[in-house]
Amino acid sequence: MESPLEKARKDPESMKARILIVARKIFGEYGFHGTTTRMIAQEVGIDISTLHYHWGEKKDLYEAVILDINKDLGQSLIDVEKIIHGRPLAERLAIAIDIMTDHLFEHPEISNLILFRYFGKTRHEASLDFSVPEFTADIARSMGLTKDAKKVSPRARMKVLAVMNAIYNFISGEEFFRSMTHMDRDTYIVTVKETLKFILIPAFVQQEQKKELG
Amino acid sequence: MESPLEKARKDPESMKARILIVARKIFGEYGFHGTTTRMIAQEVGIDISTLHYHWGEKKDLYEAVILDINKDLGQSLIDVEKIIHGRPLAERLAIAIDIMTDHLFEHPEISNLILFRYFGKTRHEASLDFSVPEFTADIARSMGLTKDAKKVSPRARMKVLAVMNAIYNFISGEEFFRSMTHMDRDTYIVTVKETLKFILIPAFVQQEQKKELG
DNA sequence: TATGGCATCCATCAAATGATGGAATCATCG
DNA sequence: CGATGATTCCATCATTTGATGGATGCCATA
Repeated sequence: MESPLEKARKDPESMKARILIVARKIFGEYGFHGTTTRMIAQEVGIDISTLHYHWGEKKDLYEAVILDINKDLGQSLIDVEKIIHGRPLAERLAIAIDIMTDHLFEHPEISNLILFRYFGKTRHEASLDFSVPEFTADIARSMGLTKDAKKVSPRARMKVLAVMNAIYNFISGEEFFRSMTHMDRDTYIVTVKETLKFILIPAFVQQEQKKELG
Repeated sequence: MESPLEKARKDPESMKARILIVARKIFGEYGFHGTTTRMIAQEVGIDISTLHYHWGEKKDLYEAVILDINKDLGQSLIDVEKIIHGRPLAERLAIAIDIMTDHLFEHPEISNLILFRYFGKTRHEASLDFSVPEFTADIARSMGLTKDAKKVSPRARMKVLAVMNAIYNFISGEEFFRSMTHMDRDTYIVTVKETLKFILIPAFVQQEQKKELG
């Protein structure tokens, strides 16, 4: 059984997929209410009726976008996990930050849409939802913050959230922060990675050292 | 010369001030495009024409809100600075986190609107703007990240941004993160402070130790 | 009490926006 | 080719939304 979303992802040339890709971008920039179906249609180069023909209501398209980036994000985390597996903590963190940062800088809509979901309300009830809970649990396990992968403590989850959010912020805030610090794009990316490592690594390394000693 | 905003802040009972206060809240929840003037008017209990009478266009009201929270935030930072002045770094950070977190939990619109500004575009050009640059410079100085208050390095600014953002995220993401971790409000607030200190303090303390040794 | 200005509301408008019906077009396959 | 179904566009609707004009009410002061 193949969902319409999966179908769209298979053939990125199909109209349905093209609309989805553009919708990700525009929804990511302007949020749900800030985006109009006409904006998306125009960017794709089609009529709005074609858009509705393929995706139904605006809300349905939005939900599809959320599912899509969810899948992207989940896959990225799996990829990262494979690479960092078995290495020492500080190294794991550094590599994870590098890879995730690069990936998100290439697809800033992911980060934008996640933040929009966290912080902003939509006028209609958000028919869930994000797989964030599972993701945080997986990451917590990967970071050695929990013994039992099924029972991740709230504290461990919060630490993971702090890490993920720190990354999202620098991606989504690029325009604002860059103009503030007068950096070109490449310098900004380098500095983001550096700053993230500076902030994030010591806390967890220190925690692990304490555990080993005590 | 008194600006209309200052006038409104002086008498919080005035209609103009009441509208501003509600506008802060609603814009903070739904963002610019997600908010309608009718939503604000209804919450105040007045007609939309009254709202337009006092504040003009929707965009003007929004700008007033931005200026207002900017002032709030600036004042909070000044208050914090007074209290933490002269103490050792780890303590300064811990106290600043406690105070700012408490303050923002009481006024989550501040945090929400700042994040909206960072991440979301509005369909019209944003006629600046936030005093973030000055704030970050002040904080950088307060944290001992720079010698010359006038020339704050991009790296120092980025570190400050990471700190501020970490706080904002947990405030604005409360609903999402709490439901994820199944915490009641008080537990959440306590855990936020704990997590923030866990993440943020070691990096800066370690940096300072290195400076002293080297 | 009369007057003038300020504040509020009601009615209404124009534009933007989500959405749809139906005609036109295109592709596939017998 | 011709029929069938899928796709796309044009014209149009109904609703929402930002905004305003003008009537009404309120209040201080002469």
